[in-house]
Amino acid sequence: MPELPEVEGLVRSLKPIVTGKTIQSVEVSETIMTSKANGKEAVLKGTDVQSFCESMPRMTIKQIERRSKYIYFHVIKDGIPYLLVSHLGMSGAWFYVRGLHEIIEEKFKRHTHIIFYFEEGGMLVYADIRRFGELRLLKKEEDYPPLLLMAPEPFDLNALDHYLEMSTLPKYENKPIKEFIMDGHVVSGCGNIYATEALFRMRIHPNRKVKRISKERKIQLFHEIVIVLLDSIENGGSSISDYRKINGESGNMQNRLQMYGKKECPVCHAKTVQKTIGGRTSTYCGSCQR
DNA sequence: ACGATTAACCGGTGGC
DNA sequence: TGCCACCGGTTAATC
Repeated sequence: MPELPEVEGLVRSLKPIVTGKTIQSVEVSETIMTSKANGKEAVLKGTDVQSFCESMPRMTIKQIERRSKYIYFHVIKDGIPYLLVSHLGMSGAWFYVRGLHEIIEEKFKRHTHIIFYFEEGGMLVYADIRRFGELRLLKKEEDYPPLLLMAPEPFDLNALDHYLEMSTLPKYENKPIKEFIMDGHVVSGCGNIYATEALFRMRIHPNRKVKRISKERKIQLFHEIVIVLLDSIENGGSSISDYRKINGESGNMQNRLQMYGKKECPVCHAKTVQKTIGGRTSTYCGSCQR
């Protein structure tokens, strides 16, 4: 599953390749067309296939940025700016290739859903096995309000204060800390993998209630989240199940994880505990984490 | 009015 | 081999 570091890596590698390129045409898979025809919001959100395909040609990509786990493609057509927003969901991936045969892994190739053909040659391909991802064309960010409610970027100066403020709200103070830090309105881009790692590094039990953690420890935990995210960015992200880089390669962070997906605690060697917290599978050490 | 729960979007994976 | 429950990031709708 792509989380913040994986999306960051993707944006960094896409940037030099597709910035300045102009979309010539769009191709949408039969699967998506059928779903959309049946009234579903599969991948292409807030639009029908036809108007999307008519809108995209002549769009020039001016800039690409990551915002939380979203990719923002800033595009322009006829002097008018638009924002193409992409979220990879559980299993989305972007590939830049000259032809589909360059996508090696069958399970991605089989689930190719959107292809942007560039005037300059080459194509930007969106593949998504489970189709939980989304693509949304906006005039501006404000046109899709949930984007405005996202927590600040974790590396922004105000991110810590925002998180501390949220932690004292009635809505959050009785929640398990893991659910709290994985909430995109609290911390941007911290999914299951990195929440699990940060909590383990802090030796905090994922089920501990937010209000039962001192301000000092909450601050330390936030720093630990930032550290593990940065460490992962440096190491090319975690390739667990369906994440791939745009050249199809895997990242390396999965080899540096201490708790996520582990059977045994690396510190005390006790068997790890697997339990659902806040609706998500959680792994932790029942004796080291309190 | 707010918070909590549920449904929606899906197919790979693993257990039996 | 075959079936089927399970899993999950995020929002929208409903309770």
